[in-house]
Amino acid sequence: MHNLLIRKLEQTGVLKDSDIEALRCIKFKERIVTAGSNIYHGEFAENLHLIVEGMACRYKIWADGDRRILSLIVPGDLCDGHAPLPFMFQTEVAALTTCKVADIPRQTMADLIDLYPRIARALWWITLVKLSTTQVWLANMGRVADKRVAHFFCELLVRLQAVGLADDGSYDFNLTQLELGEIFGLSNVHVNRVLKSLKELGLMTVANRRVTIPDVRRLKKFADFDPDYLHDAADLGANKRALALSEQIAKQRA
Amino acid sequence: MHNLLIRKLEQTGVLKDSDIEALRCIKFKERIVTAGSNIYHGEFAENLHLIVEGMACRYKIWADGDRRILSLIVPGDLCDGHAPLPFMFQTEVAALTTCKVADIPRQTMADLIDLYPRIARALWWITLVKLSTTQVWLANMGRVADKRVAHFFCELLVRLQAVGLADDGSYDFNLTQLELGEIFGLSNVHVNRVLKSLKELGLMTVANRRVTIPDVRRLKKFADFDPDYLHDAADLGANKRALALSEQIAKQRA
DNA sequence: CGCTTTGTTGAAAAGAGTCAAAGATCGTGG
DNA sequence: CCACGATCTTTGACTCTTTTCAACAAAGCG
Repeated sequence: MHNLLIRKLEQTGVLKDSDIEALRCIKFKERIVTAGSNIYHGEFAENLHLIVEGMACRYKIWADGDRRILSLIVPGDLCDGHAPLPFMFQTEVAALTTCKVADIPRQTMADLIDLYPRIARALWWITLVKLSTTQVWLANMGRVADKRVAHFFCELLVRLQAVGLADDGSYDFNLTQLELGEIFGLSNVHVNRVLKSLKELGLMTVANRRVTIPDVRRLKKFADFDPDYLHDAADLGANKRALALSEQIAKQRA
Repeated sequence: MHNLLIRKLEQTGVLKDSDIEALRCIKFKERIVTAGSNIYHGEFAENLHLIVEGMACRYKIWADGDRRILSLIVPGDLCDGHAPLPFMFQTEVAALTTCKVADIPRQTMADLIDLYPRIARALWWITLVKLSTTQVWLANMGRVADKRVAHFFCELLVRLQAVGLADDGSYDFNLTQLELGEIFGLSNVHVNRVLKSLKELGLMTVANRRVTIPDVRRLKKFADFDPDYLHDAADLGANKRALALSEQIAKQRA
């Protein structure tokens, strides 16, 4: 599982072999977090947290008790890639299903980014991907409910495919409609009706804890989904091309 | 104007004198961007962009033509602090009002962050603040319209106060109700009705291009607004420096 | 001053929430 | 392995929110 962290950072396209060698020396443990409980409490935790199995989320609870889910964290994702900095979010991270979590010593990573600037840059990059994704979630919130829901399931398909947890058009999915409502800002009843409507349109079904998308291209078109904002494994080539381009520009300047 | 960039980075609290000295050597120009036009096009722009005057936004347009505003950029803010990295957002930045923009040479900054890791860290920090803010905007989207609107105007009050562009409970505000609708995901008509309702409740008024909040504490309570997520100059007495900065801006305007 | 943009209001229609009840599914203990 | 209770899903009826369309008023601008 060691490789999950390296894989995550390597995907950014900014690391070189020496960085990866350094990362390979990190020792960390895994533990199980039961569904519904927080993965860490407070800030300046002892560790960074990487999801190995299961699904987690970042969320915020308003004073009136409303919970809003702000991002989904799937296997291979860091919950808190920013942790080497003393930055405090006012949002929390909880397991939505039972999770296997890798605890990566924070101080070790803090030391590493001092010695290996490219590792810091990779973590910064991961922060940028989260920002990019959060922006699209925000943009998605202003849309009609059926497109909003469809867009979410498109994103999840691509992200799970990137870590081998989805096939061409389906994946396991264990969240309740209440939790989906916290993601979309809809009531669970309305989530149910939207899902029914998407099913009737032949776009997708959620049944038996599994999402099935008969015609992915059609759903993506319906949702106006373009995966570029994920900067995902599939995009690794694009990241590298971008990096090459920027280096080229740098040379021309020099 | 030079100081605006330094102040922005200094607020993160991660810089030391040598970093600031290095930043002081950057030369850059200012230009005017008319309301409605993009501040930069495409990626790998020649420059980073810092708003000196006016108000800008990051936005996304869906295929059906719907525009969603994802963040507001006010004087002292960087449009693209990530620019030293070859990271591409799928969102754009436009001036909402006429803006004075400082163009900071990208390559210069890219070179600087290689030599001064703390400057890179400051920019990463700024990215984290944007992520934190975007998360709260996302959380805010799931709420009833009146609280959503109230929360936005609380945030703007605090951010403008930090750069001396708001007094205790009021500030200039030039956006149309249509643009507010693009921020909140509401129709302009409903924005109008929500503002009317907030006025009738005695919570706030928007009139004559100015927002007035008679009892800030009451509005903040109504909106469940807690400014921590803005990481606004909390430490290091940065508020005072920002105030000094704003006085400087005011003088240069006069 | 007239023209364009922005703000305001009303009425009808669509979207989404709430409440309540019945089915389905899951997990657990017997 | 089954029965039971708890949780989750589905559906209907009703209410409230928000959109759309349309018209008119007000404000900004040349």
